[in-house]
Amino acid sequence: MGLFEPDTEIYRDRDVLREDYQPEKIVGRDTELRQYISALQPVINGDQPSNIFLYGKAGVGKTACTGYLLSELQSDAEQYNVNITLIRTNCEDLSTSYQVAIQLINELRLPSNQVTTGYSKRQVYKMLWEELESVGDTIIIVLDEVDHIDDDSILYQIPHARANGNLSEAKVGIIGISNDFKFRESLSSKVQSSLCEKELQFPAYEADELRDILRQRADVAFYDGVISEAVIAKCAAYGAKDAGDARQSLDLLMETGDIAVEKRTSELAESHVDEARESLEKSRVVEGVAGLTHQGQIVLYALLMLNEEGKTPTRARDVQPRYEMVCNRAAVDPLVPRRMRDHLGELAMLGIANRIERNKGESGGRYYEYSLDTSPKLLLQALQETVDVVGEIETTAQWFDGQT
DNA sequence: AATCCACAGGAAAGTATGGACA
DNA sequence: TGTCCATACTTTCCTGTGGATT
Repeated sequence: MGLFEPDTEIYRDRDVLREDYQPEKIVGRDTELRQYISALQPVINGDQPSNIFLYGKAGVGKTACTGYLLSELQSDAEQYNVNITLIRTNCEDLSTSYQVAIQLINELRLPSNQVTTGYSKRQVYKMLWEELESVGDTIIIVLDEVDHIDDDSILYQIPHARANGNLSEAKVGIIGISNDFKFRESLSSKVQSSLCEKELQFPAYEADELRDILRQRADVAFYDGVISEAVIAKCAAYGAKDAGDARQSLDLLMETGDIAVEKRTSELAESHVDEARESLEKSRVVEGVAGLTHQGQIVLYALLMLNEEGKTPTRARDVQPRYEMVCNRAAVDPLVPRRMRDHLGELAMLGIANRIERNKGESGGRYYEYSLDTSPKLLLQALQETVDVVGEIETTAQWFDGQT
């Protein structure tokens, strides 16, 4: 036998399981689709589009439904001589209106004529209006994960551009998509009323809806007989468990498939699902740790040490000295407690750490207790894989080993 | 009911960094 | 080069909070 041999053929088309795959038919979102269609109705009439705000937890089909309906809309619009331009942007890495505006300009411009930061806000908006005007007609801007934008500015400016005389030809509608319903309340009331003209709420998927979705995709993705109902049910249960999240389920299904390929088996077993779960958990942690700042990693390491010593759950106050000690070893200036707490809070946000509120009233006050929510072994591994702290962590680790 | 603990977390200002432009 | 505009991260200062204690 040679070094190479072809993979066992289990995938007919693996890409069908990917997040960016656009299914031909949307499963389990009938009511939402109906509402969505009526919200988009003005577009086909050639009127000013309504601004639409979609919300619902991650992986409940907001993006998928949007993609599906907009491509339908675009092809239908041609029949009625309505000219539509679609711009889709994910705001995940865009934290300000300024960056969003630049992103939109670049979407409209040729690759040879892109803009970067450095211009004043005013200039950037001016460029944006010019680009939008030159496109003209109906323009629909999809802002996925709008809640990542920290200020209202662009969400106010675009809907009011006509009233403020910045646009005359272009009819612009915004579709905002958010995981976070609280985002809506955080908007100023004038933005709220314009951005949220039409609101659609996407509820979490039920377990049986998830099974239908997985089955639909699996039928295309895998050859017949490769995947059993039990495996589908298990993946669906994983997504349904806490969030009704189809993406989680699909990721798990794909990882399961990959593991089966690796093992050169011809069908997916339930044990593969368990392995896939571990593997996904690991990459979640590794990515989370890699995304931390240097200081965040040091805070995590301090918490990790305390955990190994059996001193967790612990409060920020008690993490501080340990954290300062690690900083000392690493020759890094320690942060002030207020800031250290922010980093602890961030670890909790990422699901790496866990925190519970305590309140002991007059003799103790209100505080959080932190503990690790992830396997320490995995965290240490992830910290060591992260290049920039490896040296420091090593020396501290050696020191730490010597202490116990 | 009033008090008070001890931190949570908001706000503003500061530091370091980097691109555009003249 | 220096100025202007922006961002990420931090420090400083502060008010808010929930429940045990009085």
